[in-house]
Amino acid sequence: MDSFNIEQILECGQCFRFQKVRENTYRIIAMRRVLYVEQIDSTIILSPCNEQDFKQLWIRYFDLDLDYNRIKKILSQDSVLDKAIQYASGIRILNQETWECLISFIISQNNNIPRIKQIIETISIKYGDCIEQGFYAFPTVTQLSKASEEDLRQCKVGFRAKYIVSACNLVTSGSLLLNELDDMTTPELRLALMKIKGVGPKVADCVMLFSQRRQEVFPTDVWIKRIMQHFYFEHEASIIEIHQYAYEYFENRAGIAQQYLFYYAMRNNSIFSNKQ
DNA sequence: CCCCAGGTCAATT
DNA sequence: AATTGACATGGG
Repeated sequence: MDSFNIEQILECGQCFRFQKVRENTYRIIAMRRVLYVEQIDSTIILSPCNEQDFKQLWIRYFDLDLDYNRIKKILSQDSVLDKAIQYASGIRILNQETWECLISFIISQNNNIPRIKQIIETISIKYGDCIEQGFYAFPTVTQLSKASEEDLRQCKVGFRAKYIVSACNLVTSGSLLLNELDDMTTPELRLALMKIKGVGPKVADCVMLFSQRRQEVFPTDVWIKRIMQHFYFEHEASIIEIHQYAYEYFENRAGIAQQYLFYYAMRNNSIFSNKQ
């Protein structure tokens, strides 16, 4: 399949519960399943996977009903994106579970990726269901709500413990209805998510892009800031300026552009060594 | 030891 | 409204 590279999809920073188990094969824990994805060139094998799971879970999860070739063609009119897209043409935006995505990106703040992955594993093992020998689903709202702030600190989340408690409280109390998120406009949703303590613009945008199909948002972290400044501004630019630029030039596909740029920036970080 | 890591909060100006 | 330090933890 074109526009599908499992390494790029998983390593472009949108999800955390995956591991390379051998050459050409990744193991993903998602949707309460353990899934192995083997890819050799354009041949992709999902296992274990029956037809029902494929239709009900993985088409949506891997965003298979979206035509990335068309989007890439449009975005490639920008010369920087053209380069980034050629570099990582197999990226797709996953449609992850919102609750897991929310907690994961709360944990991600001021943290590094190996440690984020580690913490999420610990939380899953401690509070989630065992779905297969040695593998655990990410805990449900109810399950995670049983963890106290102190319990969470035991999982090494540090100062983010109170943020996770806040998320649990808002969802449990009904102030944030996860089932009704689909019906909200993007600005409404952003505000609703930011009512959670520890959720600012960046985390909210990640949750919206990676679990709510809001492809118009442009999560702007230090990497994106760096690459945008380097290629489009040549000077210190504020988050606001960067957002305005992205929304103007990448339009309703800004989030997809962000993923190409993020991957490109991470894999070519020497270009951007002049940290601001 | 000091610095930093997918940011955000809260205090201060 | 904009700026600044603190925040847990672990690795370089």
